[in-house]
Amino acid sequence: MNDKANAQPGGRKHQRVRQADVARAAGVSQAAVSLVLSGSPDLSIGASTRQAILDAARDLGYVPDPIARRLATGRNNLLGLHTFAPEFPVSLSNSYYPYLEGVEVEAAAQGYDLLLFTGAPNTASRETAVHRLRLADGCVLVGRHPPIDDVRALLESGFPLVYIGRHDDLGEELSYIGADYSRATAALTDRLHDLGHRNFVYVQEVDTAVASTDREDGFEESMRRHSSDAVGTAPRLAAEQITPALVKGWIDDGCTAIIVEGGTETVDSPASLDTLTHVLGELGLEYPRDISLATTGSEFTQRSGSVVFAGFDVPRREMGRQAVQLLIDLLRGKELSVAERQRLLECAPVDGNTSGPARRA
Amino acid sequence: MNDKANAQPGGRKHQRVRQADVARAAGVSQAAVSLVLSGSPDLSIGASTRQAILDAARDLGYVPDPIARRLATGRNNLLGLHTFAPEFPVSLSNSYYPYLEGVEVEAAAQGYDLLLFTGAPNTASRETAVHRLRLADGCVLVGRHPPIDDVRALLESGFPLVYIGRHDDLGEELSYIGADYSRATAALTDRLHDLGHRNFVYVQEVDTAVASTDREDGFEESMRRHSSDAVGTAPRLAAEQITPALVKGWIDDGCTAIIVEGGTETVDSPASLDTLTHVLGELGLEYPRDISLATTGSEFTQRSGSVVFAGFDVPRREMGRQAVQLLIDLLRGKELSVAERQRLLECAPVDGNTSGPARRA
DNA sequence: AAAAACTAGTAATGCGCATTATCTTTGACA
DNA sequence: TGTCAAAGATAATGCGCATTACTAGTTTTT
Repeated sequence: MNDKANAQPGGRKHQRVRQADVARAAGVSQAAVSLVLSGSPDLSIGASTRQAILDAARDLGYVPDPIARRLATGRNNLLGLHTFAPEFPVSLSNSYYPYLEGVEVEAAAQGYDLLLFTGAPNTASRETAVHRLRLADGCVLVGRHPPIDDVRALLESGFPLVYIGRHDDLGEELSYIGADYSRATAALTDRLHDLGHRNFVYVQEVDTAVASTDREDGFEESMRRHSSDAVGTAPRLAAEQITPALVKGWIDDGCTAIIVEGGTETVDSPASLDTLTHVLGELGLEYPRDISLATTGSEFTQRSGSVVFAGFDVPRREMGRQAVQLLIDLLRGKELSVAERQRLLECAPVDGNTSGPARRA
Repeated sequence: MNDKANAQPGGRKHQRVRQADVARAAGVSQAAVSLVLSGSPDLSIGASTRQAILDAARDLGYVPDPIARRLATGRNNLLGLHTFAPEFPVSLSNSYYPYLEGVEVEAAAQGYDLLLFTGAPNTASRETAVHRLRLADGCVLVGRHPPIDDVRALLESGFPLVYIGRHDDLGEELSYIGADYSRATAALTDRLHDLGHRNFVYVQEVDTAVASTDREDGFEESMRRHSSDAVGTAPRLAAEQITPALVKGWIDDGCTAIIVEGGTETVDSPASLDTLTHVLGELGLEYPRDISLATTGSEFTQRSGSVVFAGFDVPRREMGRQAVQLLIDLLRGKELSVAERQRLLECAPVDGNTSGPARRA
């Protein structure tokens, strides 16, 4: 009864209804069908013919093939989003989430649909995974450690790409929307200096990335400006390395303000900050009374009570939005200067309630 | 200097490198390039030629076009996921999330990549949005209120589709993985009956959907079986309609157990249950002492303390997994009976600590 | 030495659609 | 009555790739 042979990719002959089928049913040419079903409505197809085509299409259950359409036109009004992660960042506590929100909102506002690419760089499909992005007209990328060669290949192939996060390693070709971590961290350090702090410890993630070294640069830069009356160190520490003994040592050495790298893209929970507050508790120290705390980013995990860490706000949503806007500009072939294609957004300072005047030595 | 005219879809002549370009550079035919770059490695292309092609491809920065590939082969190893929602359900509190997890895990395990389709049924792109799913080889759908005509059109066009959630309105053609809400709700009601409850109120969502009426059916069925000694009503109430006066009325009428519809797909927060517990507090009633509470689903919002609502567990992750497995079977043209293509999974009972023996009248 | 069997590669075709150039009618106007 | 233009529709082509059928050269077989 049923010709199951046709269900197979090999054996199928014309499983799905094509424009040609509609054309035959309506007694017209395939071109006419194409014009009526997807061309601008004012084209030269008579009313009766048009109706016949529409009827036939409805009766046969014609559904356009987006692949063929895309191949023919070169566009499909689809924007890609890829994170280079095996699974999609669907958790609220994941710091990617606000980017996604911004991208989603702006894409919708601009009339583009979104394609979220999952797919780990697993051994099997790694090489093809990145090329797959070309299913969309252009793509927004997020991720601390992208496979740079693949990204370069895509870029050189002329595929419109916008990175969320600064990425100068591919030169001026790669467009991005970043956050000015360096400036924000310097400003944060300056504010602590204004509060009287003269001895700092900046705790960094072990995992170095642009977002991480930018922050370090900002800290160092501030330290240099205040080199006449302030000192600071910037150790890279894993959460478990932050022991009471270590912290005690800092304080004994005169440290009055600790800054913790935070809000980094792949760190789901800022464990370092959690550990540090825990250690301070063990040492019987309260902040901001005994010591000032700050973090180079916004917090995602819910804090008990009303603790708001001093630091700055990474405008993630806005970065997502602007990334989409930039991508669309690229898609439309708009001429953009390098400054327009590589932007750093400012991070608003957050005073919080974890830092205060330096304890007198 | 730069030929910017070529950047435009109209003016561009050969922006990106094609197999034909590689072929010319290597002095071979396009077919040879195709065979080497994507054909099985044991095909009849000599080693030197093969190397020349590989070199040329690398030098020119060739990147395969997934669209053309897909058009030619009919497959691209991509599975779609669509929720009919304007934005993607990326929040943990959203009850779609576990489905996504299951789908993601299983797709990865089977070597398929995932394409998450965003795109609201907004007036502009609504009609084309659904067809866009055909970018993938097949698609998993989730959603309480799908645009049934579009889904039918897709289905009739032969596109492999698996719905998460029961959907009999399209007959036997639409495959699905559902949860046996009816049976689970009946069992839950039976358990309460076993505890001595004889007078029930089942609070339902105002928004009717299959997942909702299935639960109601289960409740009614249990009531019918116990019609000799038990009674119950099943009002559909919005959260704000649940007032102290109303609840007081139920209790005065002898109600000892309240079941609240929960875990429905689009309800981000089970507001009805929250409202109800709040109202009970206002009335000075404690559960399970004064009254038993249960819900027809699992909870997502974090509860204060260790309250675990009586009810049952919807195996969402497992549903996601099985949906993917089923979809892949369909893709491969496997012959499946209706029973295999339309499955209801059992929901494990959850005793919780919000229900107990009925208060004596 | 002729036929059979490989080997290495190419030409041709089609996937489903959009688009352009082209052809055929018909109507308007002088 | 003849000419030109507009309207209505079609044939042809290409998007980039995979795939099949086929050609030509080289061994192997008997």
